[in-house]
Amino acid sequence: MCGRFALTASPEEVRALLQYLDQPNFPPRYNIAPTQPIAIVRQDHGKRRFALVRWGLVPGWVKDPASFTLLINARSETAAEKPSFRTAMRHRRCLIPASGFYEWKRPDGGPKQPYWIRPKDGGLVAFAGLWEEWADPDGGEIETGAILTIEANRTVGEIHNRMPVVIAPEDFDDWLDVTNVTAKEAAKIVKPAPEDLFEAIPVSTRVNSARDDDPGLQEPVDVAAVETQAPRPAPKKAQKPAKKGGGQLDLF
DNA sequence: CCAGACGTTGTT
DNA sequence: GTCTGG
DNA sequence: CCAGACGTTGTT
DNA sequence: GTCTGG
Repeated sequence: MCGRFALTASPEEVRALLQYLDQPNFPPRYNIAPTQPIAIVRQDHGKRRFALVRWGLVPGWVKDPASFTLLINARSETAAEKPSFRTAMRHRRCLIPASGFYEWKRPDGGPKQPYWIRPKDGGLVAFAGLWEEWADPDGGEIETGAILTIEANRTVGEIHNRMPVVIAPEDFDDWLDVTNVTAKEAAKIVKPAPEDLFEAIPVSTRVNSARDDDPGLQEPVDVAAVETQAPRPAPKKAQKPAKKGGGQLDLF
């Protein structure tokens, strides 16, 4: 799935791909984490516009966002029917520019290994996204968003079973056209990414910390040693203390 | 009728 | 274990 | 997604 | 808001 990504392309490169009216400036970001602002592109009055929203979609009907699960992803297979997503699937689709994303591989018994997954040609892509507007009782408004996911293709499947939905440039217009294109029609645009689009590069576990944000996070590390190692012995299951007998506190 | 859920991932 | 913060 | 907290009173 | 469960 996609719980961390990057947007390191220049504002000019992003605008060249997505063709919005605005000319925003923004810094490269190597480690975008949930709850942080993400760049989205949506169609407004027939024009493409750039915006920043909080990553973690909050449906409009939520009363207390604090006690609502953070929806950073939406399964593309079911989003059109889910109460949390279906209105957005019809009326609030967007594109989310990305230079790539991170996935963590979890070998049996081994340590989690992060991978930086980016287009082989070094360009950027547009993820399929949904956005929402949430009105707080004090009259404030918060815009939020989520990334659609799909079963991983063969390449990414080596690392993880889900991946973000990538929208091809020829489909940008239809994906964004919420006036004329229904959720059902939009769903047809969602496809697995071509096998040769991405490459996966093992990177430092520094990326684990959302506070780290620098180019070094995308530098290859040598993970061969780790991968060829025999899996560690499975951690011993701690003996379950017999809770039932006696009920005495066993302090010594 | 009202109350309560509404989600994804991964892991077991 | 579970929740919050980034 | 992962990391880090998870608590109170009073004092500086 | 809308659907499901009781």
